[in-house]
Amino acid sequence: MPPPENPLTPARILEATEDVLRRYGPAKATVVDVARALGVSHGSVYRHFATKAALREAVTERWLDREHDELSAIADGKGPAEDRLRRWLAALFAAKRRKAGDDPELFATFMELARENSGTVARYLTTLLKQLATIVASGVADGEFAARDAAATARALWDATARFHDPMYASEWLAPEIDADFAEVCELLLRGLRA
Amino acid sequence: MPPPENPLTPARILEATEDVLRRYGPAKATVVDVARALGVSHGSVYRHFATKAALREAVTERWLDREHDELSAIADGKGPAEDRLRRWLAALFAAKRRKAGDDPELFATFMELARENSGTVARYLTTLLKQLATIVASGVADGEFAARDAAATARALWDATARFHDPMYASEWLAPEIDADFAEVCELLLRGLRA
DNA sequence: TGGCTGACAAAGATTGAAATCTGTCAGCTG
DNA sequence: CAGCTGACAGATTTCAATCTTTGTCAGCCA
Repeated sequence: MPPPENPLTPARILEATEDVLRRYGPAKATVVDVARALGVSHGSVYRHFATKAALREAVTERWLDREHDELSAIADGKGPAEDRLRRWLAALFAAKRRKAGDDPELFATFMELARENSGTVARYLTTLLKQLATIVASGVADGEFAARDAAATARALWDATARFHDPMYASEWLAPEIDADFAEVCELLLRGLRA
Repeated sequence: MPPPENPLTPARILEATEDVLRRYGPAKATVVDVARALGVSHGSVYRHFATKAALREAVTERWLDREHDELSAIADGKGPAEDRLRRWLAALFAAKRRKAGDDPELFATFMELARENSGTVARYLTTLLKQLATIVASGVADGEFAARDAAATARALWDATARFHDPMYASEWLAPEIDADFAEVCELLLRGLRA
């Protein structure tokens, strides 16, 4: 028997769960698989996560947290709001597209988890909307943008760019005209935003 | 035997197919059901439609054609382009929402057919984009709008309002804040469009 | 004693044999 | 002879029997 890999922690379980999800996909990954990967019985996994759903939700949360860190740097950065907004939207689109393109199976796995855990996704959405609202508000403060309500405007920007960040549309992100379409939408929105 | 209901025509078959789809849903509706509804053998149906897929595609086309007629009146109407654009987008959203709300099952059936017949849907999309481009172009001609390329701008307007017309989002159309969200996106886009 | 095991019941997924459906066509019928 | 029928082969779907998975818990062991 291999030396017991130290105490069983939630972190180690999450790591193993991600591995198992990568290997088998969301449909075939079982709690027994996770336990086997860790060299313990599946009963032990239930000591740390009450249900399989809770385990998958925790994985989803980790995944989304990693994603939003990339963007907060831009939102909180310096320079003209228009620049930051442009870069933020482009970075969001680029990150999603990269993930969808690099490993489509893993991305499909993630989409499946996201569908299951709409609550967690909603919380993540709130975080991103706050970042957008921060940029808009700073633009308004500088006199660059005209917007009554930064939060409502952030929401409008989010909705209007759905085709370029909603995973539902991932299959369209390979089309050659997608970059032109994205540029056109951005331009229209930024024109609408300027004071 | 009931009197043979006149000659068997494509139109009568389509009518019967819609009935059967309404009754049984897209998963259970069979060619034999359609034939039974018409009082003929299923072989006769194949005399008019080469395959079941072709039959369903013809139904899809009819469905979409009815939908786009409602809108072309607005696009080709008179008055300021901004007004027409606003009304066109609102009418599109209202029509979709009404259909999705009135008979969710029938709407789901339609969505299923639309998924199967992406080619037909793409042709319908082209028609709608042309209507949008017409409005934009007339606005540019009148000096109301500033847009380099009416077709590209039409596409941008379409993409930016996806959340309010893409059936994928139908479940969100019941939320109370959806009208405010729609108004906000419209406003932003129209501001961006004005000369 | 605290953490882990593994047998277990209930829920859910898989499988393959039987039933149904699609698409064809030789021939019937008015 | 034009239009329809119905038997048929192959493809697809259904359904019930079987197997797997989830979640619990009494008891083991370090």
